[in-house]
Amino acid sequence: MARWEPNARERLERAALDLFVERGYESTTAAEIAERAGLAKSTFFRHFADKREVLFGSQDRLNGVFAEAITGAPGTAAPIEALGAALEAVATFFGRERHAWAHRRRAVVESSADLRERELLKLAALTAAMAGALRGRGVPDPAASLAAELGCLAFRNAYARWAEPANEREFADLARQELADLAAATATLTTGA
Amino acid sequence: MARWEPNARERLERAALDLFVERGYESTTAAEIAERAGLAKSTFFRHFADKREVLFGSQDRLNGVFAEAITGAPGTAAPIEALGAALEAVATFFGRERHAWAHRRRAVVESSADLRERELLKLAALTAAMAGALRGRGVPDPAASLAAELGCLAFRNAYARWAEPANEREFADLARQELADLAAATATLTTGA
DNA sequence: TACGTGATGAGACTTGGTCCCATCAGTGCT
DNA sequence: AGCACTGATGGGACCAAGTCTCATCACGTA
Repeated sequence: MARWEPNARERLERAALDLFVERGYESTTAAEIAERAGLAKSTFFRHFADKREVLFGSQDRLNGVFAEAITGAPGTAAPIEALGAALEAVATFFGRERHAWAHRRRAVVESSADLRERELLKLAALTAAMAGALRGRGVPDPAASLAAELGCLAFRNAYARWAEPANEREFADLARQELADLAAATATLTTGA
Repeated sequence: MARWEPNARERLERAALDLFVERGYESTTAAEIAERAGLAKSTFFRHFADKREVLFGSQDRLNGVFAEAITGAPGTAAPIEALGAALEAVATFFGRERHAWAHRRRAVVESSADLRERELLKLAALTAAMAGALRGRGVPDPAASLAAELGCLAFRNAYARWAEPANEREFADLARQELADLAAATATLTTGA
């Protein structure tokens, strides 16, 4: 609804990332974030359930996109193909204009055990969403969970590579490759070394 | 080295689980746990990095066992076979005498978002340990990570089924079955539905 | 007996997070 | 204009997690 200075939530997210980069996550106080955003500490916690969440707003939005893309894939598509379609669909989230932001954010997340832990929770939610969508397509359960795990791994790897500062390639490109590599690797799992 | 009343750590773990079952995780204070164990709050945090950790002491000990079993598997064993050996090795942790405890603990973990989040961290550490051990066997990296993910999934599923109150089957048995089911499911991932 | 060591107790302190209540901006209605 | 209503905010009290420091106590040893 946006009154007063609008976009309180976005201002908080920006202030938080800036402060985390400057001073580190642990040495930054929720009150300081709010202050830099021109808000009060109580307002911070009205917008975010806890201090960690301020870095994960976008991650939440991914789940729905993933699930819908999986559900909307052609009925004849194999699980892996549906995952591929979902990775394509989600690539719109990772345009070049967000690359610098993504890299800064990623560096912060890597720097704190609390934040890495929260990221695992988000990825688990993503995996669950993908598994649910696959089951909705009629994929039975050990396969659906396994495929979701594989899709999540492909996403994680592709995102990590995309967010690297020196990276020039597009997300869809990287994701396709990661998924293909993983699919190929499944064949080697039952082969003696 | 255990002076005064010995086994402070174990007393804290027991007191914590009992209180969590009685009053719930969130409504139990670290000071209350310490008090029931006959200790002070500061002593609690000397033994455990935070309130969540008091439930995860045993989980930490698993990683080493898993990694060693993978490393020690016959050199000709395929990744899946090495994982199977590791699941067998770890079965000694899950004797019938720990079944009631495991079930109580599991119910508490499921009841709290904080605890589920911490469990994901522990499982991620387990996955990383398994992947590292597989790489040490010469398994190249997309396959090693994927196999570790698969092994972790098998472990999670097997543990969940083993810890159910009505369960009578042995962990090794359940784990073997989960792993076999997952291995079979890999074949279906590239097949249209 | 005196000393050193390691585990503990006690309590101050910071911060994350909750809650309540007053306040203020904008909307719509009269 | 004047009014009530709604929703976002500010402020501050409050609780619990977690850190830190210092004194203390039990035990082994010289």
